[in-house]
Amino acid sequence: MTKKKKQIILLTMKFIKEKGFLAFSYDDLAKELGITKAGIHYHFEKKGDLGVAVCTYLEETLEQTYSDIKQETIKTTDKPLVFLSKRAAQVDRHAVCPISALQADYNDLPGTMQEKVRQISQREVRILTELLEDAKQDGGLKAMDDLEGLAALLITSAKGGLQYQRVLGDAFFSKVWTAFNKLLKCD
Amino acid sequence: MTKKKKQIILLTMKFIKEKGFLAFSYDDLAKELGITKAGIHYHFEKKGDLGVAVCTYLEETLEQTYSDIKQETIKTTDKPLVFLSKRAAQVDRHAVCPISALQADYNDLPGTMQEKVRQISQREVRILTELLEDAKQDGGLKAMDDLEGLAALLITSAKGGLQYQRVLGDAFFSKVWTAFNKLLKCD
DNA sequence: ACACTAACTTACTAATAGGTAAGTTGTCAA
DNA sequence: TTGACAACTTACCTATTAGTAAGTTAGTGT
Repeated sequence: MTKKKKQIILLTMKFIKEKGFLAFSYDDLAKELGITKAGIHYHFEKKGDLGVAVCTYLEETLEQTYSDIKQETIKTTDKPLVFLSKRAAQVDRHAVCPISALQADYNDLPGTMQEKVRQISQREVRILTELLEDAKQDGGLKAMDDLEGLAALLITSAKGGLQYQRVLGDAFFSKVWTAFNKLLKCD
Repeated sequence: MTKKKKQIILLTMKFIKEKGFLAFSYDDLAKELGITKAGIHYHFEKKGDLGVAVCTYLEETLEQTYSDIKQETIKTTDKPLVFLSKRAAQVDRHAVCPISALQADYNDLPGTMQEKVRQISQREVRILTELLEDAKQDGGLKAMDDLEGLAALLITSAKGGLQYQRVLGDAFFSKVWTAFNKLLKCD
């Protein structure tokens, strides 16, 4: 993977978070990188190829965040929320989670990308479920039994919350975050 | 409001839920209605005009659902979830909540639409908060105090859940829904 | 000095987007 | 019968989109 390719992927990530995959263009990339549109096509022949590369990058950062958090020396019961917080921190202001953005465009994505988006979506929920299971085993979450349901609740709310934040401001996401804390500390 | 105008608005709603506001075109509408693109422009000169009309329609259906639920003879403690259920029922399969779709395109929307989307988003949260307050006053939700936070949690999760449903299937949204029920019945 | 290659640029195509101006058609009232 | 208006159609414009083919340039190994 060349430096330029990585640079293009990172910039594409930025555009996906701000505008979505369908709404950004090769020309947007070209202008910001100071090269021509055809120069981008040289690195990623079709837009779908670039999209798949971005998905692969998203997979990698997800697994990276996961292995980081497993090694960290914090209380196991805190890890679920730290995971969500780390993930949310990767989203810039006035943007949304890139996975959410890809889900929004899902119906019009090339098949190869749909497959990847499905995998990542599923994997993220699975990871949070595992962290919740660890937390429970460690003595937390006494009242909770349906940890898959809890993981689904937290993930969907976090993603939805980031989307609302764009419209209603930072204060709104703070409310959601406070609710998360209260929800997980009812032991 | 002519019949044709309403017909266009309803079809636009369908496209927004399936593809988003930016991704559907006047040509899509024209083909489905059996008239030409210019025929749509006759009724809604700019795409933004059509967008505002759709937003107004969304406002009306939201208020309609609200006044319906206030009059219904069901337990006050059940009304928050019935509200969410009624709202979710208005979303077809493999589509998302139209408000979510407009939030996703928010940054590229004309200013007049942004204002409307902000208002509707805020109003929906407010309505759910009121229903939760009524439920608490009626004896439910004993453990809960931050009802604004709870409303934010439920709304964001419902919206996020519908988006995940598109990718991971109906079973996923069911998990979220089950979590809602457990969450509100801890009295 | 020479050939090869990576990383481009220039110049193009076909399709689609939103939007407009001018003309057409059917209906209804005076 | 005639005029007027609503609801269109035809024909166009400009901008933007993804994508391609062919040519250029800078560096690298021999």
